[in-house]
Amino acid sequence: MKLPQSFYLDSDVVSLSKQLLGKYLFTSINGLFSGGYIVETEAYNGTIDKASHAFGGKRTARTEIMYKEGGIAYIYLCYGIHEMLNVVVSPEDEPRAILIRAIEPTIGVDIMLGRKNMETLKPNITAGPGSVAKALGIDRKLNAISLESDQLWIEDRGLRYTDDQIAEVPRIGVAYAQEDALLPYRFYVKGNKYVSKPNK
DNA sequence: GAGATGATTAGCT
DNA sequence: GCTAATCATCTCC
Repeated sequence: MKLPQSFYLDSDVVSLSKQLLGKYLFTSINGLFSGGYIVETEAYNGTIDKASHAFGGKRTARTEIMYKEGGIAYIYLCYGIHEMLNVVVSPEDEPRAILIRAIEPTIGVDIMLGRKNMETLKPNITAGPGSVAKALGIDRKLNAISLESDQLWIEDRGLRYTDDQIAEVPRIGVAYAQEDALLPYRFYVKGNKYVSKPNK
């Protein structure tokens, strides 16, 4: 059951970030099928969020993706090394996105191990946005791809978390965003060992 | 066309 | 805890 595009058209990026926890993210790259469910997300709230690439209505060749209609992937290279997977949400011309920071792998674990040159399953295999993208075989060739495509998609398998299972804390790695760095836009499943920073 | 920099991670101390 | 790695993109000249 892939999520319909209508799911992504909501403007409430905070609400959507929480709803994505427990959803299943899959990739099928070069015939290799792998994925798991999402346990950590971060919201990027459009033009008023200093941590967002689209802050102040900035529009460039790269950020153009975020202004599109929700339901596609925004994949971005950071620090020259790490690729990150974002989910574009909101109607067209509202540049909001959700960063997928961590998943719990359920399918194709050995494929992910191979992609990360690891021998045994350790929690850090998909902890952190760079790790998630690498483990799933995601790279910038998939930028702007539909989340209902055959290579990358998100499913609802009925897993739900209640508010008291979800932690809301400040984001990571966005200190340059000044006061907006303190906004509680990071969400994760309490106690899940695949979350990228220690649980509280 | 050149220079600065980041939505991070891994590895060493 | 601290720091190096490493390059696409943005910003100015």
